[in-house]
Amino acid sequence: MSVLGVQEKGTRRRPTLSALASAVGLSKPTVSRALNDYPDISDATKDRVRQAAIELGYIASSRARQLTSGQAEAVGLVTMADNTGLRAAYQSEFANALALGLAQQNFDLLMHCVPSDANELDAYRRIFGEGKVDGFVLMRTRQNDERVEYLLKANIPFVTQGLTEQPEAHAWLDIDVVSSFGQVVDHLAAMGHKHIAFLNGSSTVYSSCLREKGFREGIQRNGLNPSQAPTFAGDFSAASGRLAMRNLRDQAPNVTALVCANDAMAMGAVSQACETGLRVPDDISVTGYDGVRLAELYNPPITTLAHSAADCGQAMASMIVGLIKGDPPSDHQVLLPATLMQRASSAPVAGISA
Amino acid sequence: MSVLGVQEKGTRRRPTLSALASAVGLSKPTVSRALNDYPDISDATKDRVRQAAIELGYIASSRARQLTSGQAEAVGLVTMADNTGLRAAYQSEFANALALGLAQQNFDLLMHCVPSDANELDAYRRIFGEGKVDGFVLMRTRQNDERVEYLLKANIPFVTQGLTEQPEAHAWLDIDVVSSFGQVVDHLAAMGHKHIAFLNGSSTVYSSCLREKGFREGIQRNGLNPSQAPTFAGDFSAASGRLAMRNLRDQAPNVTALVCANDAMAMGAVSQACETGLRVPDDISVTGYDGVRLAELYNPPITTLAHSAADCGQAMASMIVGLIKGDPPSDHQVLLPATLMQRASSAPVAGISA
DNA sequence: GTTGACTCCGAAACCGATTTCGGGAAGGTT
DNA sequence: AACCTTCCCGAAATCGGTTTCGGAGTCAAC
Repeated sequence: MSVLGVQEKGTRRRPTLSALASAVGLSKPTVSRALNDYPDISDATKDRVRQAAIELGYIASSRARQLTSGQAEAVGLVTMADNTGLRAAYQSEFANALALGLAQQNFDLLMHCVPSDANELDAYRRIFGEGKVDGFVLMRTRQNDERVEYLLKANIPFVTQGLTEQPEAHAWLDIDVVSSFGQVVDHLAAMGHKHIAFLNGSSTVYSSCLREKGFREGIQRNGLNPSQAPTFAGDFSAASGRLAMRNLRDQAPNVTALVCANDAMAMGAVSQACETGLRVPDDISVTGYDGVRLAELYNPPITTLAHSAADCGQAMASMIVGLIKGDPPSDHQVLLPATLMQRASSAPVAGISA
Repeated sequence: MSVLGVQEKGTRRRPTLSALASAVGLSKPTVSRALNDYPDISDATKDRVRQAAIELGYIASSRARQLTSGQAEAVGLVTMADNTGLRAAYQSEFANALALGLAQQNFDLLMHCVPSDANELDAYRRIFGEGKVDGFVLMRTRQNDERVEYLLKANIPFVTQGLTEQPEAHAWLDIDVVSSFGQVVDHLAAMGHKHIAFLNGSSTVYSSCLREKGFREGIQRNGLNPSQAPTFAGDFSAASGRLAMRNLRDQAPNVTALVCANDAMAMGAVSQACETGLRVPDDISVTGYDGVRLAELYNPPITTLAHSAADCGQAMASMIVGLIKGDPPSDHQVLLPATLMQRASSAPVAGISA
């Protein structure tokens, strides 16, 4: 019941292929092939069809195409509902870059959010089963990641952001955590720090052991005393950073620098220090990891290791598309370096001039 | 060429409806109706079909269903590639909540990212034209928003986050900015501040004038002298917060409190103040707006007005789905309150005890 | 025994594209 | 004139579901 050109919602049917075909006086298959630039269609016809398509505002239905092609031309990203704070910032930059990279290859990004720990695997199963995506991108891989196991078993293409325990079996992209944390120790040692503590993240996250490894290597390489380099356990939250800073003062008062496994903990540690009258970096240097933009805004700005979420997302976009098109996973295993962003939260130990 | 059960990628065809039909010895339509719980199928048959579906692991292809139904069961979110920092944090919390709310109604969230200012409208046109989504969610509405104009003209369902100049014409959800900024002034005035400055965001963002309105109303309501309440212009970035703080010292040195239009500028202002030896809140109070989690982590934690991105996303999910199902836009126009989060960045003026 | 109502299910068309296959027309060969 | 190519294009099948329509039963009623 449109009245005078007023269309009701959804009524606005875009022209279909048949409509376009009859408009130019050709058959459906011919028009389809003309638009897809098949060689067995004359150039004159192609031009005519393309022209008409533009005039009529014809846009092919992706649903119909996908039905015959069997490809969804989409990639899934399943997130957890409890993603907030810094983690969210990283995820967003990453998702944006991923979406951008996918768009450049005519793929879509399907975001799906599951409530806290509600059956995650079901989501993967259903989304792929319904044919909505051709593959997945996994953020924050865990130890013994059941998602990885499932996707491998089901033979569904996927790329993880972060290594797992079976790195040869699937595609992944990771930051070189080991060398990164070594770098931080180098940086601090060069500024005269002898007593450096390490605040690690959750041990359930696979990369935690790699961070510690890098830290230990740095301590060794710089000839520092490992027994003077205590490790504290955190959980990646700012709160655990605060807690660690308190414990640090009690248990290892001579420490002059704290290496944190991520930026959130570094922020927590810094604010705790300031509240208790400790000056950063004058009394203690603190470093982070992740390179979240906010580390730069912090007060004081935090020395950190940056890896660009944007580069990461872009790279993973082409990786997953490659996999979907049939590349073997071994073609898509990438280790990226992180770069040290030296800022005001780290400085030479008191009494030493840089 | 599968060898010994090893399936190549994509070869793993899930059972189709016909397969399920022949497995139970019924026809395709019957099975379809049984699964969709039509009344003209006997209960015995329904049970039999459902059982078989589970055993075979049958999952209906959404593409095929959507082809006949004409609905995409998806909502689009188009973002800009330059979304970083705090903006990204908010976007991510929001997108997550949106995806969660949509999932609960069996809708998907399609994320699309366009490179900086590349033709945004084209993206909307194409995505909807291809039938990939049934509607859109718009973040950060602008003044004279061309997206709004286009979507209205094309009669495509959409919800904006933030008011526009034609609020009666479409669905929107916004935070009550006017009363929010009034609240902040109340808060500061109650602590004895007489000279309060305002740092506004970009004037291209529609809500900027509303923020100023709220601020002015607060100044009036509390009997303060408007000429002692200067407004500075920023652009929502932390850098512009720093700049404003510098100008403030020069141009209005007797100001004891700065109300910022968002958290990022508040952070910039605070860090600038600290670097120049000014103490927050002892020498000057600073407040933000948005309630980004990071404001809480900041050093010092920043007093701000919080509106939950999660609630916002959830609400908008049901709004857009309602629109798609045919509700009139006037049914979905929601103004949410923000709540003042009082933190360490604001305190009574020096010499006054709260 | 025929009619009618009611229950349950199947044949066929359909959504909007792509792909397979084959055929008509034009032009060149003997 | 008959035959073979080559160049374009169309008929029909297909993807995997949903929907329309009608038909085969069963059973009660007249």
